[in-house]
Amino acid sequence: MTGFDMARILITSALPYINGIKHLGNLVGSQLPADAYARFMRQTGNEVMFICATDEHGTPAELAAAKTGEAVADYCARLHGVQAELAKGFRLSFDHYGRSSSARNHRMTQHLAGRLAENGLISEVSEKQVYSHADGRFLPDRYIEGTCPNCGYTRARGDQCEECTKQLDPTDLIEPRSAISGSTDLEVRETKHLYLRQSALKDRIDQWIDSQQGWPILTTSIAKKWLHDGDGLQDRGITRDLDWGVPVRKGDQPWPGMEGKVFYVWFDAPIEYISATAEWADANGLDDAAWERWWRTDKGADDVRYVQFMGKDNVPFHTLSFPATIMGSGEPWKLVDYIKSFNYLNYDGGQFSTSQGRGVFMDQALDILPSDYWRWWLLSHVPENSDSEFTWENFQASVNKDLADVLGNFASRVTKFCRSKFGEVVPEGGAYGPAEQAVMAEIATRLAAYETHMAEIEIRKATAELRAIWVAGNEYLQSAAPWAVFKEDPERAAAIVRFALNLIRLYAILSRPFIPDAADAMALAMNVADESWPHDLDDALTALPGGHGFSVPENLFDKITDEARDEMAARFAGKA
RNA sequence: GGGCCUGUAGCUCAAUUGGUUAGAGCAGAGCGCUCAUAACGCUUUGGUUGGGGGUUCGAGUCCCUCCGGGCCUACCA
Repeated sequence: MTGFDMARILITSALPYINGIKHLGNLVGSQLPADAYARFMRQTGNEVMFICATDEHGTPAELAAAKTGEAVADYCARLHGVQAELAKGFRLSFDHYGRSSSARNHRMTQHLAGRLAENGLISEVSEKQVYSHADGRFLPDRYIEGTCPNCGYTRARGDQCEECTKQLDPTDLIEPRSAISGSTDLEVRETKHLYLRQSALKDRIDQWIDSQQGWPILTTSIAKKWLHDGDGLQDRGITRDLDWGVPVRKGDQPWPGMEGKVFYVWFDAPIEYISATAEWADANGLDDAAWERWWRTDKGADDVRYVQFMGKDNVPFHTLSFPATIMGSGEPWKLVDYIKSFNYLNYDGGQFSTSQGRGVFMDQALDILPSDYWRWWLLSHVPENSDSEFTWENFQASVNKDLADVLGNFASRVTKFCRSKFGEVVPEGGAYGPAEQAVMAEIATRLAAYETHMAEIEIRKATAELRAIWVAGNEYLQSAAPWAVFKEDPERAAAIVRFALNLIRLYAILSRPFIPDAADAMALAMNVADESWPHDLDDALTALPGGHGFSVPENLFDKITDEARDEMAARFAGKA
């Protein structure tokens, strides 16, 4: 994959959950690298469909809505709006940002469940669940609290005691109570649920995973673990006794015995990838064929390359459950071709914490600094191989050095020198010589590496290569020294400056996947509309001809001072 | 308890899958330049690759063991 094959690429990012604003760890774990990849693929001439959506169902959404006093549907609509705005703020270039609560997803989820049932892949299981009379609802295990029978901890949860880490069953708890209302008026009730018979598809999924080439070890090792651990891949419940969700139906027919139940959030969320693409078609006044050519291999999707991005916590659903749903439907849906998974980003020696207000959240980040600053640091430190860590010192150093000094100052020194000697017009005269050829040779090598890394989704390596391409400009300028040459040979100085101005234009194009706003600023300053990918550097670096007008841009990036850094570190340290 | 990932320069990371003398960036030191956001360039200090043992002509890379960090998970390999 060089990126020049004019492929069709379907890209999905794991769906952010609806209950609140996501922190930088969530952002860098899927949406941001997916965006850089999508932007690169578009720029290099591929047809891209980049899909994301909010994941809106489940108990946490209901509880969050109850807390604000809103109806859950209203709450989700509002938070979807908030998250969509933040996505825009970070310049996430989704073709569509959908909602798992959409009518499209209701129908698609019910349809696929119906198909699975027809193929004998759904079983009905009776199980006992705790019902709270005061809350008027069944309680998920983790929303039941009580005293741990092992260690006596009085705030143990029904799924696990956080004190002694012992796994628990809700019925093990002594004096159980609802974590929502505190009520002890609980009752164990028999309730019937649907299970997806993943075990029946185990061998097929296993072979499918085995047949994949070059997936991150994080992806395959998690998948293999779940496939082969203990008794192998287990069946999983796909329904819940809740009000908020996709009502259980068998296609467009009622499902006897399942009245009043909804599908479980992990079942309908990945299906939203498909539904959101349909939502995209609807929103653009297109027919079903427009989205089906991305998803149905019998309707044009056979040449699509489908790439998913997600944090490691999402890997089991994407390697096992969702493929089981797709395969089990017996319909020709597009299966994922490559699963890029990420480790976690920690915050200054610990984890990001919503409850403790520890770490930086997306809205706060944009209040402090422009999105490019965050994008650059996060993408150049994306946790590809192991968990990585955000520190303010590191953030400050990267932003100041890479963005302000290496790139920003390059644009500044070139444009200001030209303005003072030749005016705000690309100077004419002189010719490129060996010095320019040498830089072009170096950039050509690095550009090829950059393209390879992007095609292979090695984001960190790509950022390092891009930075080296910026550095090459400063090296060139230093050795060509137009400020000295100008005194003896203005013609030669003109050629040097013309070449350097063309480098700024080149940087605008190459930097766009990572820092789109700065790319805009550079392109605007260089007064160019054509941003076609530089397949030929000789052409790309003569694109700005002598006589072409430009303007000196404002400083592309301001530096982060030590004082500002310390202030931010204190502000986001969280409650003691 | 089990499984997986991870430990490389003060810091953040590489190392073409077992092949010369382990490389970059930042930080540090020295020099140069003066167009530029006190920016840029060049040179340079710095590593017993967590410890120990083993396989091999050859180990950062494979095996065993111990120590540390992380993730997943439950009595099952």
